[in-house]
Amino acid sequence: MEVMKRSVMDGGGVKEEMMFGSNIGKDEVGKLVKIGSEPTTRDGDRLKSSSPNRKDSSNIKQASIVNTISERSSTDTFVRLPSNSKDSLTINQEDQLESTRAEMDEVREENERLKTVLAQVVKDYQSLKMQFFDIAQQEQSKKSTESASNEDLTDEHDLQVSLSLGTTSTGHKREEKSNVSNKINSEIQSREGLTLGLDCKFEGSKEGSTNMSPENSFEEQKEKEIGEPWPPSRVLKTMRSGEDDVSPQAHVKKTRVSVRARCDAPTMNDGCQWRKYGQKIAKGNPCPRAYYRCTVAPACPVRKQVQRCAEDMSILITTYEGTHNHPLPISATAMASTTSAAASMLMSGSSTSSHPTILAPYSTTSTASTALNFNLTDPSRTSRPLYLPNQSISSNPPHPTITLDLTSTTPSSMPPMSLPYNRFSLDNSSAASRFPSSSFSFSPSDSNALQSSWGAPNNGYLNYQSYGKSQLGSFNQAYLQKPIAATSVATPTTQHPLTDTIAAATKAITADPSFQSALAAAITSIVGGGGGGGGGGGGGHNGLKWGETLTTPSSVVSPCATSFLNRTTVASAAPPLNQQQQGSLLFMQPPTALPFSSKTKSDSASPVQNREHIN
DNA sequence: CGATTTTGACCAGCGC
DNA sequence: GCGCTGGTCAAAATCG
Repeated sequence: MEVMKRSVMDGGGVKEEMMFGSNIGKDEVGKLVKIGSEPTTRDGDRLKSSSPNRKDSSNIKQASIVNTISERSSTDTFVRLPSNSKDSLTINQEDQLESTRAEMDEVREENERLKTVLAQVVKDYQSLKMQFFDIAQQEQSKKSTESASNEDLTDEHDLQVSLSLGTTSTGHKREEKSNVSNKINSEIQSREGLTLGLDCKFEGSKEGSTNMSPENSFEEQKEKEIGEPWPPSRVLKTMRSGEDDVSPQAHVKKTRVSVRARCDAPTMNDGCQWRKYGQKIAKGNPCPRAYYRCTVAPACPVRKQVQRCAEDMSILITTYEGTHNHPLPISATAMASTTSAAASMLMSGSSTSSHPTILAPYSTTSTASTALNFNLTDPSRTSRPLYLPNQSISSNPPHPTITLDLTSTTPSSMPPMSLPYNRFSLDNSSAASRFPSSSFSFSPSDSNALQSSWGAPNNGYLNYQSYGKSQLGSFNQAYLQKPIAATSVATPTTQHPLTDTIAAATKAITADPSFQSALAAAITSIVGGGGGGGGGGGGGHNGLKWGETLTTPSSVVSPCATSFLNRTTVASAAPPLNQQQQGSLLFMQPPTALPFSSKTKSDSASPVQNREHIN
């Protein structure tokens, strides 16, 4: 108050008013100013002391009023009260007091309203949280009862995992498939809809969030926006059809999603049916790159490339491109949804930022957080990339590529069956790249966080979409379908290394029985689909029926493949997988040998006739 | 016979 | 313009 008085004395009111930022109207000021001059200061003092604990805006407002009054009283001299009229002064003071009190009441009421709104928000949040936990608990109990009656099935889960990692035994595959699949299907069908996807938040990208409608997948959206289908060259002319029929002038390439996984199998089985249409030796990688085309539907534009990582040949890099235009089997929705979500994440980010960086916001309510919330943010605020993907594939990529890394950082130090270090990370190593490659890194280091997050249906990072037989019209809706309030508790304001969040999510996945069932179904589909056998390396087919999962011929062993067989053997002898391991093996494929029999221009001098090796 | 893989050839994009 | 590289085609081979 001393300062205020001084400001009145020396005319510093203007400065103080600027500091406080008066927010009262000029009428108000004028009204107050006309009340009195010097007494105003005293009144201001009284006003302030009348509510000493108020630290909200009303205080500031009062201060502003007071200062404004002070300013006016120090500069405006036309208002003079009769110095000898004490009654008049008292009346004026009372008037001023009344008006100020009225204003305070107004502010107080506003404050109360805000408090009420806040309380309602908190209440809603708590309600949603409780609902979430209830659902989670129901699932847990339901699962426990089921598991009690299906211990054999649990054993089979382990067997499946072992099989998927490379054991050659296939004795119970079909049975397992039917058991687990039935179980999963019934469970899935009992739910309204299970989606598998990433709950992505694209900071600064309203498009990304608004375009996530089921009928309008992001990739489809992007495809329309971008204007170029997968086949960039001649196929563009010959294979164009339907949604791919777009203007050729657009040169922006489609998003690619690359999945790195420690996998002994030749390809990751994602539940889809693929047909190999080419193989090439790519520069910088001795292992050939195989090109697959989705054959579930004749005109499906989806392609995938499969290649071993040059640095670590146990890592399989599968790159997906395009959007399925047909229903997918449930077992295929996992990967499809994940890749779609990842692609959408990438594309949304690149649409708003030239070099999007994907961060995992630290959730202050991690136990209640039910999804991974990715944010594409300004790279200037981001930390370093968590992981740089294999440059042989995505260095300065011609396509915007996002990499889902499900491998371990220290494979050599880990047992063959150990939990892969799942990760996403962003590769912005090439600042000049038009389409920065992104990847994410998962780390299972945090064993407690988010354990419940994956427990509830519809809230987990990986949820299975319950596709009715006729509801499978578009798999595109599989992701981001449940951005319910409970999944949005992660606060994007406080950013945190993505590894923490995803690590917690990974833990949560593996700890959740319901997810394990879904996982078992996925693995079962993988294992079961692997029974196709048939078509050898030099041609022929694998004997798959329509809708069955494609597997590569088991009779083909390449030099690359043989290097994995030892690992496979070790893996098969490993103890049953724990939950984490199961969770990490979502995309594994049955143990079929690798068809790395590339015979391209570059290596045609030393062809590898794999069939001859086997036969 | 149909479905699939293999594989050499072809084409387009890109960098120098 | 040329060469390199990635991506695809399509004939041949193969298998159930």
